[in-house]
Amino acid sequence: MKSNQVTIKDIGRELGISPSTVSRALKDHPDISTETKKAVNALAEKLNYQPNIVALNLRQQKTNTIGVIIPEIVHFFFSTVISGIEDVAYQAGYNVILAQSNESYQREVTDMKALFNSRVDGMLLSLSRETTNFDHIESIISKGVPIVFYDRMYESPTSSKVIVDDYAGAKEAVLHMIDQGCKRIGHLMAAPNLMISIDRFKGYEDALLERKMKVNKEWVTECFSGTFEEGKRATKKLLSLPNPPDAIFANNDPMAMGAMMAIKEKGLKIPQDIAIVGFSNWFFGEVMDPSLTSVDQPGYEMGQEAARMLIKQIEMKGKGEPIIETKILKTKLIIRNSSLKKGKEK
Amino acid sequence: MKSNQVTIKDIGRELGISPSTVSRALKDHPDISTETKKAVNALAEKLNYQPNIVALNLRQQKTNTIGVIIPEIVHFFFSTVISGIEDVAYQAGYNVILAQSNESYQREVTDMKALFNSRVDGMLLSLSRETTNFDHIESIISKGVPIVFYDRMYESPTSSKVIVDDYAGAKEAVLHMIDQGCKRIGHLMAAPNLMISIDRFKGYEDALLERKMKVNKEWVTECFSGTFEEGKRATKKLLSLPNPPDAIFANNDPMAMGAMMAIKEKGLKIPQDIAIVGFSNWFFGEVMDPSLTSVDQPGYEMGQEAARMLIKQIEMKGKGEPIIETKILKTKLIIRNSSLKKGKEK
DNA sequence: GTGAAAGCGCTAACAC
DNA sequence: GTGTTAGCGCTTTCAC
Repeated sequence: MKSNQVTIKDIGRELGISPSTVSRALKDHPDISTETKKAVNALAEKLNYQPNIVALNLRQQKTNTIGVIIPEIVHFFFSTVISGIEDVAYQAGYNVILAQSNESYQREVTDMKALFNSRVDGMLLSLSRETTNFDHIESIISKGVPIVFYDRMYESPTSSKVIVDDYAGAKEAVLHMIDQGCKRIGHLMAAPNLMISIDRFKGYEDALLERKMKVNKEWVTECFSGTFEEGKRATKKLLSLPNPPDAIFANNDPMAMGAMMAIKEKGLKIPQDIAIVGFSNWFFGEVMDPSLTSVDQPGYEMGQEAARMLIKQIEMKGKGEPIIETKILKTKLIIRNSSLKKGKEK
Repeated sequence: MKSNQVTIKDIGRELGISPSTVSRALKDHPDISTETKKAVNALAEKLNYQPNIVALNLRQQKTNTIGVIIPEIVHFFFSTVISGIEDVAYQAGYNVILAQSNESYQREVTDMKALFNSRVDGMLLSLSRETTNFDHIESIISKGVPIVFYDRMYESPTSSKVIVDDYAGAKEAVLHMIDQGCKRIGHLMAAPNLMISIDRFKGYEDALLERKMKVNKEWVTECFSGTFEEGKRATKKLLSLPNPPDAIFANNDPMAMGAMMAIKEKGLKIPQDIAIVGFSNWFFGEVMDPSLTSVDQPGYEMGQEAARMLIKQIEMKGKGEPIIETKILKTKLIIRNSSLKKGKEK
């Protein structure tokens, strides 16, 4: 990388002008004569001059780079988020440095420090599952680096956030199930200490109440790990009840999948015998089975929105008070099985 | 970011010593007295000093950053690759700048230029689908930036590459199908101008030949876009033949999915009536249906391997000839349906 | 054992 | 219209 570097100095020397003139010519400064500009641009082109952004960054105290900490790259939802971030960042002329916390608190701390040391202009952060201490975050904020949280946030009054409206999404889904004729709707709940589990459960509950149906505790299972296996096991349990549900609302897609397996193994038909709706993203639903209606999480939009907010904050810096926003994105109910109703009416 | 920056100068001033001494103390230089070191480290700790990597990068003409160009982030295979890259880079102390070409040639060119301008130490590149001209790549290589190709490569004698052994993976899969009793194996081929399609087709063909079966052209369909819909349509066509196949080897997972749908819609059973094996990655197979045996593509390993090779090249730079390697990763046949054989035996 | 000085590549205030 | 100078934060020779 050393050898073949062309710098403005080289251009200046060759043209018998000073580096600053070259610099100005390159950025079309009004002071510079047309001939000089032409000569400089021609030579720059010829030598294939590429500006050294590192030097620029140091000079301007700005890197045009945003750091993204993601709990797990290999996850459909998160990968859509990254994609949204990347697209917005690209358009705005920002680089994206990606760091994967792998759901580890320690790694999150290290990553944030590394990103700060690289002097990113701002960070997008989704907390690792382990994170319960927030000093590292406060520390970064106190250094004046804007942070925008996405999906998994920390209640900081000084940061913007983008989250999904889990409550509304769950409620909409369950209302839909009821309106399609489901009478006994069970719920596969995930870890009850996570906000998202609680919000989704509340949405489920409120949908039932709104339609004057009562919540049957027996039909609500708490699945800590939220995995395929747990969904399957829990569903089997539900199905073996004396008065089993005729529909299941699953907290996430692995569990919805597990439920499907359990149901199929029992020889029951979806959705005629049992309907399933899962909180998910389009991917699983698309792939799994057309019998799965699902609640789509807007990952791509979340990434875009978070990146937009962050860049706005970065570019507002020094120009007035920072704007703290909280954006709650709506989920979208994707109805894939038109026969759900028919199945329920018979 | 300006205001709260603590620099070695600040530490020096406060301690009444020069910046250079601080610098040395911080990196435990043998010349520096123990007391000075102690004082410096204590103050650095207290002020929460974080070295400015940007300055370091400029000074050392090295950024400890690798640039990754990925055709499409929201793609299971590629996201596993990114994850592998990230993990290796992290361990080696490198940052990862991510750029998404979105399968666009123009964007690939722009991205590579931007990465070069950011003075990444090396790049990992998987070509966009559109890319047929390679000048931009040669240009970067000529500037002395090492490039390692992953998955989709350009035949450059000066770059390392990591690819998947599509041929062997396909052959293994089809041999397995034959050995499980399939007699008439069809193939959903993807765009016949892509290397991967051809290699997989060859694997399919050679497996048949090796078992002294003949290749029936009627059973091989060329699906240009390789989508779900195309797989479905092609399978329908195959099934309506007077002598339809009793098994299908699909070039990729969306098509395998499409095939499954078509088969199910016909009221046929998988794998009893028709077996399916798809070239894929574990994800789709895991999610879709336990009846799908699939050829797993080692994306994570590919990412790891590519990052390792690149970092090795970066760190070897100037110390002897660069080592050009080509690594061909084996796929793994994931057999999920033990009843495939039984189904065929009856 | 420590300091002074130079320089990585670039820009911008200040000359003239 | 162009050159000179200083400096972003850091490391590293060369003095002493």
